[in-house]
Amino acid sequence: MSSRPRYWLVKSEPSAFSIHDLRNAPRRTTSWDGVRNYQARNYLRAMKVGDSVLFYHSNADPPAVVGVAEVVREAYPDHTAFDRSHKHFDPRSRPERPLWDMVDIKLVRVFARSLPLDVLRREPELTSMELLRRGSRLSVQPVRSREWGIIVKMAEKGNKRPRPAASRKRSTRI
DNA sequence: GCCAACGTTGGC
DNA sequence: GCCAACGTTGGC
Repeated sequence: MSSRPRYWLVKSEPSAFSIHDLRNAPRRTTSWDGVRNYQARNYLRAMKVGDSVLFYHSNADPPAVVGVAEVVREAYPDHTAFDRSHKHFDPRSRPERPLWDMVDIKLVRVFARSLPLDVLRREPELTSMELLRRGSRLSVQPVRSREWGIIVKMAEKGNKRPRPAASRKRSTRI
């Protein structure tokens, strides 16, 4: 990557927080808290307002890229790390010296048809994508602009509605 | 539920 | 610094 990444992918287990939860959230916006991995945190810190984010459902059936969000607030301290009662509490992170950060993301769109992992794996142009790398577990990762373009194109293709019967009469079905 | 892959922890 | 033990992630 020659310039800084402008495209990202974040994972969420839909049972914890799905893209539909994001759609139903106030202002369709949420803080992306709970990241407790240094590499993922560093990627969060590299995000800029306006960057685009693929929303991925992990531990789902099927696991899939399900939509697009955008960064609306850049990294700031993840206060859930300060909260002893919180699941993601981390005593090493202090308000005066925060260890973990979060960003705010806002829903852009939910794909009418999501892109399952196995479909992405079948796309030769995506083989070097971080998400598809064997053993990849990063919950926040950069996406190359080329990969972004391919995925968005695939999503649009999937979203294409069948044409009205009249205009479809002559077309050959594949 | 299984388990491979990976990150973290801590003894030495 | 090494590395075994352990915990977590996440596809299957």
